[in-house]
Amino acid sequence: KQDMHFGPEPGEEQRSTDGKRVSRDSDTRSVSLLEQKRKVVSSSIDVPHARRSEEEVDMDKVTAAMVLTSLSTSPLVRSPPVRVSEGLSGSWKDNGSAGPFTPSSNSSSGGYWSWSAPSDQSNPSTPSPPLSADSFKPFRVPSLGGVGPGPAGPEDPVLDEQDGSSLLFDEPIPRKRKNSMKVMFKCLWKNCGKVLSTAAGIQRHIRTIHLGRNCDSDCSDGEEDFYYTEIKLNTDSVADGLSSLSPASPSVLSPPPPPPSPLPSVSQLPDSHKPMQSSDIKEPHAGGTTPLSRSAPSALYLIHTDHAYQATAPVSIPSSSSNSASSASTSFTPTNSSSFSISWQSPPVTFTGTTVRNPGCTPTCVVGLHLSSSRKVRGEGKKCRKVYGMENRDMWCTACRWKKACQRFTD
DNA sequence: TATGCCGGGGG
DNA sequence: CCCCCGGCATA
Repeated sequence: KQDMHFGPEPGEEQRSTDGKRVSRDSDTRSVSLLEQKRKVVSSSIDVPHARRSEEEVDMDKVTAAMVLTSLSTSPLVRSPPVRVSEGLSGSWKDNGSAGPFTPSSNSSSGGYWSWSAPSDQSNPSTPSPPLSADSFKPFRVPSLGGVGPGPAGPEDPVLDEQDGSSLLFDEPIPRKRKNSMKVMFKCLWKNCGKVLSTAAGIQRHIRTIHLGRNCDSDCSDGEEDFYYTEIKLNTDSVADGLSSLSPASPSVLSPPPPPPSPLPSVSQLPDSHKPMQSSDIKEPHAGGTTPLSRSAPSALYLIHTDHAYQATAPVSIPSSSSNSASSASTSFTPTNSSSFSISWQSPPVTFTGTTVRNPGCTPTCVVGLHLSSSRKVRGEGKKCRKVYGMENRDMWCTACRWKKACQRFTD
């Protein structure tokens, strides 16, 4: 490609650029040298590429909506449905008696839920077994494997997620993608999950709705700041988030054959039906049922939920969902399921699944640690190579030239 | 297949 | 340290 230059060709300006100062040493290889030299050049060059920051500023509402949707849920991401509810609504505390692990409050803050970059892909059904007291030893039993049908079927052991480790891994990866990243602001007010795309917006929301101040924008004493948080997410992830939500999916199935009746669940006592034995962790095993679960419908489901959520803060969820949720949490008594509201709505949008991934670990051990992904998952945005192309290799940032992580277009 | 980049190697 | 590349993981 770029080899020609010098020859008889009169024209061939292109290379002239190099010529600019580097030299006249005629020989071919000079090219290579050139490359190295012109780090200078690179600096000047990249300018045009101003950060893509701006573009994100305005997004059309549609997207925004999408985002919202996912967001509202996101906080929950990390935690099993159960405690989430607690976090948001705080409502069901009283029932707590039943639940062994009520204490989980901490996570509730919602601060966590760090989502990690790699669009998880790993599929929502994270590995971790239900932390419930009655550990799952029973399941995994072959008997169930094949069985799909029974009431048990829908159970999804899946979602849970170990809480203990929850905050272990935050951003193992230094640089994150930033490509289609969108920053949103989420109201942290109890029972309110409002998410807006602008800080001003959220502040106003808080000021007026929660703090009850009518003065508009100006007289902010800054108090609002404490009630909202900034969250980032990239639109892409949202998309896949929807498509592959985990917890939701099981629920999808459940409605039809709801073993535990939807609403009436209250009457039902835990004892009535055995603890969900079915919890077969993730599908890898024979697990007949689950595989189906994840599929398009889930997305719809999610959205639906979300709307409900948005409509009013404390919406109660269609029990069906709650079922699944409760089941997931195992020890959790089905009874109260009805009681807690919104909370769980959404599944982990993105957060590294870890699970399968680490080599050393067997599925079981997965629970505890989230190793950062093996490698780095690969940055999302375009890097020097893509941007400038091979032919302009000299324009790449040094890191790219050395085949190291790009420094110019970090993500 | 193309791309991103880690790990390692040579100077 | 600078410069590269083999090779893997991923898209």
